[in-house]
Amino acid sequence: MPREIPKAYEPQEIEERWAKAWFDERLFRAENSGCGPAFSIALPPPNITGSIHIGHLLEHTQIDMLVRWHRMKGDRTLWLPGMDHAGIATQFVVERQLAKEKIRRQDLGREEFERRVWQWKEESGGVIKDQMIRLGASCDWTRERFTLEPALYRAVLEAFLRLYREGLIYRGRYMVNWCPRCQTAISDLEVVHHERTGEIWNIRYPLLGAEEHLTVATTRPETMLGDTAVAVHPEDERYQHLIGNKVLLPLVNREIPIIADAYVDREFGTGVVKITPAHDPNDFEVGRRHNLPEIDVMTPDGHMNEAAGKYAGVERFAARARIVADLQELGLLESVKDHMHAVGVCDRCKSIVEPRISTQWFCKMQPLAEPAKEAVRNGIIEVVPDNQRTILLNWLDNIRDWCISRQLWWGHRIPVWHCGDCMEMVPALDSRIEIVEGHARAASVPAKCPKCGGETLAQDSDVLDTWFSSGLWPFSTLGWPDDTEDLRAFYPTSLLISGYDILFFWDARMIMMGLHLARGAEAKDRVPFRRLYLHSLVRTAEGAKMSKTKGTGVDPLQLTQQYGTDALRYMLASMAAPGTDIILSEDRILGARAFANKIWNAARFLFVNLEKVEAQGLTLEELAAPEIRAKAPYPVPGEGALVHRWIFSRLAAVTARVNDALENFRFHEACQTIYQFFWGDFCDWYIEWVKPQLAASDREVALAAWRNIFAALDAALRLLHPVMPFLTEELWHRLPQPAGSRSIALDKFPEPEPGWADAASDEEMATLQEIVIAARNIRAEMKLDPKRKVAADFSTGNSVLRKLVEGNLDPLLRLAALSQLQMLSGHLDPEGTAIRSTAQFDLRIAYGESVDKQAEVARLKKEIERLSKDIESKKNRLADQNFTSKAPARVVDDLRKTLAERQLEHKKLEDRLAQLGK
RNA sequence: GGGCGAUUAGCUCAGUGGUUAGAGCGCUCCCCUCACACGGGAGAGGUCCAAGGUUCAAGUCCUUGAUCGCCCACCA
Repeated sequence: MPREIPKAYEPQEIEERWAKAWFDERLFRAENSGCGPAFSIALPPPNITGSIHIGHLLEHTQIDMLVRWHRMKGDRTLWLPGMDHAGIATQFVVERQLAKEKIRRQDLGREEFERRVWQWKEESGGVIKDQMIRLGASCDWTRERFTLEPALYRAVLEAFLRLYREGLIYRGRYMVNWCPRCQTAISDLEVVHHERTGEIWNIRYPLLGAEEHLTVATTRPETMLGDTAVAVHPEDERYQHLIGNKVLLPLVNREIPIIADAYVDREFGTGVVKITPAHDPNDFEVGRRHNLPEIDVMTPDGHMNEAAGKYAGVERFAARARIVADLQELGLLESVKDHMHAVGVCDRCKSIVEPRISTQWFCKMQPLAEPAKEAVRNGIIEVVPDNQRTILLNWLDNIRDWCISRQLWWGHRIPVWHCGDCMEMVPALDSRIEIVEGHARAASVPAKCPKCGGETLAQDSDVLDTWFSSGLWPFSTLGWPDDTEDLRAFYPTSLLISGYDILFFWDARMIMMGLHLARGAEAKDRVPFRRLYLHSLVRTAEGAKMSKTKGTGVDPLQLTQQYGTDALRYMLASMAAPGTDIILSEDRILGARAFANKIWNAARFLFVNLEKVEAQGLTLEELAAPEIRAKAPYPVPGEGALVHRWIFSRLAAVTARVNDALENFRFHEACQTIYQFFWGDFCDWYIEWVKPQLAASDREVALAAWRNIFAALDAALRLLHPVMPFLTEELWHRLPQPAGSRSIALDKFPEPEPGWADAASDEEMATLQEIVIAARNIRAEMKLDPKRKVAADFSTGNSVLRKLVEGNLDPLLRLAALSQLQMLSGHLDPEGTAIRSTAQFDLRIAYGESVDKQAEVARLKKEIERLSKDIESKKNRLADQNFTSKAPARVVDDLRKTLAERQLEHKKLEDRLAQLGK
């Protein structure tokens, strides 16, 4: 047992050592068989491109707290980790790398490029895993998964093929969000809208066969080259007569019809809208309704194409400027105005998204959303905080089909083949996979076209949206579609903890996919998780999300180096009140570090002093062996028993409260409760109170006191372990533990023992604490020399209280730095003294003549005024018939009792003021 | 345009209708007392954003408004 204990807690070496040991020993491996309840949770898989940021740490701290708590409560606990292949993000990283060598992915070809990405993944992907290990995440790394590994590709195939056969996945030519930078379609969710001040141009479209013109407004003049109509409202009297006529599209000189459609808002602008079916989602709908041609005027990379005539090859925004200039020259530009509107940008690369018609794969959402809504509405999935439930239901209500295809090379390739002869689509025959070069691909490839018998089948070149495979995560990681032990043991998972920023991206889709695809007769067996907790986001002082690219990110590993992981974890957890975002504060981290140090030093105190009693023949084993600790509290002979009953009573209350807090995701409350117990109750009062007992020459006293304090420390460490795993692990190992026990993480979480709660001890200690504080207050206010002990007088009419004080005289004198406490009864003369009173007692300390009375008089006056006001309001309330008749009797009684006490205190103060004034 | 959240001590935040609204940090005063100065002790500091309402009772529930923030949204 190492007894050389550093004075300050030094987390670095300790944390690294335990992190490595936990991982190497596979300490958190979950058992999928056995008895007892299971608790399972899937890690929201971080991107392989990512490195850990403070948001991850917040998320992982909260998950880890609950996971460790459940494990310690004896549940068969699984925290399943893994990584997401992150299609676009990863492809980018590798493309950027290739760009340094002046290579484009097209130069390499698809297969070689994929090979390069895998290579990158092996070399630099997943640093987050090492970081998570270092930060103490108690995952079962033996079950680690990756969304692009063979087993999960098989799950993707199975899911896709089932949805395809059911008609829930379809392919078609529709308007999608196109990112010209990423050169792929993206889903609605991946478009972020930014309010910007742009311009709105009013452009004249000459009427065919007349000298008049119609004026249309647009924020995107470059798209006019693709106009195939202008539209007015069918009931707009101004334009009724023109419906069916034509205008001449400027610059292009194409004749396009004037159509009527109710989509047009008569109030906006001139009430005439240009219709560009290939470049605007609304216009697309209008175009389909009216069978208008769809003229795409742009290339996939955001330049104008041949259809744009003389503008072909010009970048889209350069083309805008030129078109505006040309219109001006032609006298067709009526006006330009500033205009606030929302611009959609690509979530990934921030390029302005181009609405574009293209052939893509879609997932029909409505049929999937209905059961999801049911499950959420009926509480089969409990959503916390509750307001997120409403947000989720709202989104499901307005759900639109999901574009699931991406024009990328890194991802799950769509398992459908196209017949080169008749263009028939032929899906893979089943979800079997084969491994080629270590990676999976569909094994059951159709050999020929079932329709025309053609044999030139080519696989669809698109891959699936990353979120498609993430949506299967809770069950694909457990072995689905096979009926595995893990699935039976751990599905549905108990809980999902995710940030609310991916509620739609991920959580909602998992719910829909789980309900539709997982095995089970009832919805409650198919949901991916039973509870969903949406955690806060860490924000900068300005409220923005932490972002590395904006330089507002904070590196958790650096903070860890600086303050220790436990401190960081504690800080985050203590700020994680549900429903409110977190703004990092240096102060809070420092406070957390101080707390870690405090815990360290409390333990250090015990071990340092232990050496002294060991000299007297007591051993650590007989003071702190597990079977000894189990029988605490031990009765201390003589008068020192109270504080021991009290600390265990506190422990019982604190344990119950921590359990309740963790059950309800109230991490901050759990932290605060433990903090106050450890620092306030255990260190400030308990340790200070029992110091003499620990050093007592009476062997029985010392033995009982030591046994109790070790038992209390051990319980406190176990309480603390979920939030501060490293520190508690280190200290736990310095106490004797059962042979073969490996970690505090596998020890039991404290349970409130029925014998521990002791209301009488709580009250008695509270009173004694009041007396000590009263004495200290006098000493400080009267500026008595802190080193000099002074005599004091104590007066009470309460014989029970008197006995209590007499029975605990030693600690009272010591903690209040008194030389003696004389017991009196009745009124105390305040002359030359300071007195503190409660309704129960008066405490008097004489002070030297040097101190003036002014301060004391002022203090009394202030106190009297405060009490007067309070008494007044209480009297009024008690005089109110309404109150006394309607309020619960308990409330009224309590108020009466308090009022009586206040009046007594008030009277004492008044008397004293009167005498001082003499 | 819809929705959500916030507004409480100098700062960062708790507060689950019921005594005198709490914590950490900061501040003031005192103390390097043999676990800890990342410490100990004692204090000061708040018309709980505003106005109405419900209730015996409101920081807490309701309505309206203000300010800040976030999310969603296909009005040119």
